Amino acid sequence: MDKEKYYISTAITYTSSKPHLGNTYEAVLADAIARYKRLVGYDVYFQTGTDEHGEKIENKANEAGVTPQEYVDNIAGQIKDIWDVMNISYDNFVRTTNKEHERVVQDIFKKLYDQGDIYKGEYTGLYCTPCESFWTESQLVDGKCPDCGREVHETSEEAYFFEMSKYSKWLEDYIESHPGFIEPEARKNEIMNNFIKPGLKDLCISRTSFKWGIPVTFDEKHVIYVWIDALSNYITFLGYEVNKESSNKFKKYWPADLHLIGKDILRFHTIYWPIMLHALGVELPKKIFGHPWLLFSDDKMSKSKGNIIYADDLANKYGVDAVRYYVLQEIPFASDGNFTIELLENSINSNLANNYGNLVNRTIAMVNKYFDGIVPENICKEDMDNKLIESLYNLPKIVDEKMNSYHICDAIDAIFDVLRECNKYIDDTTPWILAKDESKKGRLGTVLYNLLDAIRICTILLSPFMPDTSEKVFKELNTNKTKYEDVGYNGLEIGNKLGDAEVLFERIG
RNA sequence: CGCGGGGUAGAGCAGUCCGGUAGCUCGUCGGGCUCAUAAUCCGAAGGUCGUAGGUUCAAAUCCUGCCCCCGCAACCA
Repeated sequence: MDKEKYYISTAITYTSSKPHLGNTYEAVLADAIARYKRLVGYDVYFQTGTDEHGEKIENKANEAGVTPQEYVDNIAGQIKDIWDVMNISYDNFVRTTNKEHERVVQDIFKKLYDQGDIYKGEYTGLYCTPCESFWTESQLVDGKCPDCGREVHETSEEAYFFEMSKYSKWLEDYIESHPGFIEPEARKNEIMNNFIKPGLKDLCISRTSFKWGIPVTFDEKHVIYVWIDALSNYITFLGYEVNKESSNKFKKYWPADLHLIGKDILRFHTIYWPIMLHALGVELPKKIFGHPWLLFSDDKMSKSKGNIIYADDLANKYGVDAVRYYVLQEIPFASDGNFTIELLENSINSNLANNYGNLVNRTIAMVNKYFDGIVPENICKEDMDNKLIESLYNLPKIVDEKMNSYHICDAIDAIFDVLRECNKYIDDTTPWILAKDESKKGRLGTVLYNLLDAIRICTILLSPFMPDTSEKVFKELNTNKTKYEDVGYNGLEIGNKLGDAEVLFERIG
């Protein structure tokens, strides 16, 4: 009996500079989903990586006095390091400078050319000679070059074009007939109304103005521009082949279940990518989710604004899981989240330290104090336990529903609601009073057992979001019932000796 | 009239589809408790639901006008 497969990808990160917290969010989000799918029993393939070609990199390398390859090796290493620090459980970290990838991209380009989807034409645009850049009308500042402020003039150069226009209608029909292909819905409307319905323009897919790219095999002065190169990563690294049989891995995992991308690059993934695949005769991915952004004090994170925050710096100071938790719970399904140090610290204190950490701590401390750390029997149930037990019973269903629709922060909220309920349950049952009366020992044991088991269940469900913390808690509970199949109430082994009550999250300030 | 999203307590949000006591988290204030990380539990204060009109017994919710913020507009996660 084979497990059902699940293929999730992030966008590949551009290797022009070290990625900030906003970029890292995408990897954390994908990781949370990948871990959840593994937890519930899918055969998951999680691909992420780097996009390493292009003029910007060529220029940066020149400035730094290194070759483009040396430059991207360095940055790709930094990106991988941050992913590793953040506990991103990718199955494959891919780089577009990989030779096999380059070969297959060339094959794809050739095939599309041979079958008439690509033609040679003239790219006409507004060109700034000193900056050697083309600009679109909307990019101009007061009609002048946004970089140097000088006049631009219309010029043209030879380029290859992908004939998107002939696929407009097909794409429109496909998207209309596949609800949920693009999410959130609002983004779908944006793409449809702005781009697809007015009719697609042909896309310029080669350049002659720089060299750092994959050459067009039959016309060497052209390099393949980012679209075909970068987007193809989702299939090339799976072993897709144009001229021969694709790999078993490709056959197994394609089509992707989810392309997770930033909302800014939705256009490329919902227009060019589906059309490319369609032209190649390859099945389309099942879902493309354009996630919101993490704003810094309501502003976009960017170099020029000087408000860049790096995930690894935060992780060093606050802990990996605290940072993972914050970005996951702060960004709702469809609207942007906010990041400030103050919000981060507040969230760590109230949710992680006070609610979750302290709950674990006070519960284990009581078991240590009243039962010498031995997990007691739960033989004296009372009606007041029912509400908590019912919540525990419902929780996995709620989490599953939220996770399946990618409402990660709602899934997390649901778990924290139950943890909050546990804290209330302690006050309602007053174990410290029960402990004073030897005849209430059975009831006391039951109360503590319920709490320990609630913690265990919540911790299983939290493990995709905070894997290290979950491990710590399982160790404190000294339990082997940590799998998804163990998520039911009454799973904790009676008679186990608990570990010491450690502080999971230090309060800040 | 380019397209889309939004404006609800000091902050962040839910509620709007399907009209019926305005809700959650944080913060503030008061109280309880002592197992716990100044924790936790209970309670209170705090809102003309952007604005002007309309429909209705009844509008945050439905309709119309207007104002403001944000995103997209074919190379900024």
